Amino acid sequence: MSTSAQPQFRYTQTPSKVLHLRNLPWECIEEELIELCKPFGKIVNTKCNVGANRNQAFVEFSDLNQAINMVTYYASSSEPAQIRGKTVYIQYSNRHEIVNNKSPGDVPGNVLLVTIEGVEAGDVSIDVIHLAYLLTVLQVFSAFGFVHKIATFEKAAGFQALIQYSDVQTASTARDSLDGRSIPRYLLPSHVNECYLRISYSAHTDLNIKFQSHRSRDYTNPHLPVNPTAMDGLHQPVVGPDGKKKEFESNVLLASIENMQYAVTVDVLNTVFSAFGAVQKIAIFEKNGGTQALIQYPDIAIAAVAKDALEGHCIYDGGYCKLHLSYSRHTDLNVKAYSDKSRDYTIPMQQATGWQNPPAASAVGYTSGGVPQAHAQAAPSSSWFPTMPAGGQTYMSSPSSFPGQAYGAAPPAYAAAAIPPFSSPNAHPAPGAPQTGGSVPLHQPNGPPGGSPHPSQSPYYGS
DNA sequence: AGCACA
Repeated sequence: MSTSAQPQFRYTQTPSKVLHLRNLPWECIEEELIELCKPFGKIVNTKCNVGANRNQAFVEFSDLNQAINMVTYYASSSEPAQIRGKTVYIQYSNRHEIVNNKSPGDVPGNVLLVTIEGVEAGDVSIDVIHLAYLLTVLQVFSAFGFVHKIATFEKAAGFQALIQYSDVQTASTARDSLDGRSIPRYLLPSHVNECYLRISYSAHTDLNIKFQSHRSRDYTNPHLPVNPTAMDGLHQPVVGPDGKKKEFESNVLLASIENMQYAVTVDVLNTVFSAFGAVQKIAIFEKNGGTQALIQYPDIAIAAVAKDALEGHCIYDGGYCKLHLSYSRHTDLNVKAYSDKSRDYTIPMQQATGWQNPPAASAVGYTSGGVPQAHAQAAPSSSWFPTMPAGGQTYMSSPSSFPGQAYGAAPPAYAAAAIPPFSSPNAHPAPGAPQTGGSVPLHQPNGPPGGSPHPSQSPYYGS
């Protein structure tokens, strides 16, 4: 048989122990393929997420008759083959074995290679703030476990990032959940259109991050020097289009909280401000009869995004706890690691008391405060996975549960998490999913977001 | 909805 002969009509094709399946849901995983096919015989190999839409797959049976059984069964069955409710079309492959089952990018590792399609290298106007947004987008990856390092770069394939986790398990959970999803428009600069995440495994195991910069981060080493040149544009006074110098910028924000009808705790602030990037430290204090807080980020870019996005917004619906933000003159806060008025998240928590600081805190929505929802809202990674435990466990217990549908299962306190998650091209909004729009508080007053520390747990002060 | 990989 010549392999170059490409039969036009597949139904005339000669049987093969390899079957070609199409019209699969893109999320389809190997287990689901096996589930569907194993009643007909022994599966010796599979290849899923094939093709431009990643909706095709190959399954290889141990012998030809098993493949024939499956094809003939579904050819005459009144019940079509289905995965996740989608009818799966089955035919003989024009090859007789699956070769090279795994491409290098499919070999699991602890470092993910993320390509953001639609953000091209030709788009070199990828300026500092743009990159800051993309780093914000990448914060979602911390919802799956502690992200150790991020390096971003531009290649022909587009804007890419390497994201390092401690272990393969965490990385693969993140990959399985986010691969193929699109980044919501409101997270992106207006000139960027559709942006899909393509995620494969990198062969790297440990990234060598030399500086904290607008394009790289080492979260395991908060004291790593900031790249002087890369951050230049951020540290120096910025001249606006009108020629006027902008205000002094800092990685530490000063928040004044107005109309404080509800307690604003460290946890609440962490929940709200973590939507834009890893919060390093928080301190709450009283000044002139009002409550103020200092929130420290690793860099100015994230602080700038958070400041713009949150200024004038209310933590709680109804105009309560309105935030007014400015840059602090501090650059590194000296705070107690754990008190009711302060927190230092750069100190490893797991060594402490079991008190958890899940990156996935909880409901973060936005009070529009009379202003239409800005496009510049950040990625509240937290709110997308309301039921996910911290600590990197696999949360996808059911194959049909993915972030886009998580809202339906969310407890009422989280119902305000109305910021759409990364959307799947195939995902329909969850039934009963709350609608975005209107006034959505940043935080629910009686919600447990962030979880106050368990009373029985002793506070962490370091030692 | 129509054949991968390197």
